[in-house]
Amino acid sequence: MPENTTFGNLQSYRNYTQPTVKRLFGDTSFRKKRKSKHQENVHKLLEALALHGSMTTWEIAQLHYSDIPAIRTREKELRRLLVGRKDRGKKSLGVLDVGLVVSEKIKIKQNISNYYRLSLHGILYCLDVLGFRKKDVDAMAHNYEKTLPMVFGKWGYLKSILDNDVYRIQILAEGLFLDNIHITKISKIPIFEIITYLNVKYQNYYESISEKDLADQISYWFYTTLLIHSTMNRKMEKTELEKWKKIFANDKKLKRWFFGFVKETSKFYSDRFDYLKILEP
DNA sequence: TGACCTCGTTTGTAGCCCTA
DNA sequence: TAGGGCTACAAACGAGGTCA
Repeated sequence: MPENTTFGNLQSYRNYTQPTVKRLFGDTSFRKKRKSKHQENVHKLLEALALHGSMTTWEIAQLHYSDIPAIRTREKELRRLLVGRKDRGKKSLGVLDVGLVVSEKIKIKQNISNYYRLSLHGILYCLDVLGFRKKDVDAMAHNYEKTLPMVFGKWGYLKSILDNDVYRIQILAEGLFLDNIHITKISKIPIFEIITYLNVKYQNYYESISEKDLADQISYWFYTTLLIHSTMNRKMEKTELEKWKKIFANDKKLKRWFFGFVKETSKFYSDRFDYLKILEP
């Protein structure tokens, strides 16, 4: 488990983390438009963690340098990007401080090393901003399948059914449909209701949420928003829905997990309306 | 052969100075 | 003023040398 790192639910990411990190580290990849050298360095660090998974600062430095003095210099730069810096009484935030990266102490032989990896907020930021190609998203999904088990843990399976539509997660990572679900077309599929309940279910975890709960929230959001596509294109509706149904038909565990949430959502609304019925004079 | 010492490596913390 | 370059320092550990 990550230590000394707290991050909030999806609303917290949308309302606080996302605008904060975009202000600090940029809202487009440094390859498209570089805001500063600092932005480039942060993006390269996040990219390394996305494409290679959990690593020590020494290992990250070794990705680009082979001689010890260069590795040593690079490693110190990386640590400063991670933990921020205090200078003349002022503290500059590092990517650990804003919750994009988490650290874990792992004992290798006799040595206890700090291993760094992306947090779920970090994964969303990378998908949103770094302009990953499909193969980069695939690599990140492979490295973070334990962090986001219901989506990245089933990446190959999802690709076999959805094909390129799995990469819609990059558009979702912008925060789409999270707080502007009203823009979706009202259809017979209760997408609006499900996403509204998703916000209600995790509303008490704005300040702090466990990684597992956040992974669930993101995953419910992902599978629900897959339905939006089918409501937007009448011609494609049937095909899109068939694909969506197939995902759950072939994976019993996934079906139990997602439709358990759907039942919970349904109960939430029916309980509330039952209460209203009691009040009827 | 075992105890002890030295040195290098890896990881980590902190601060000063310079520059864009 | 934020960020980059550089340095000093420390802890833990392994490898190798020295000595009784």
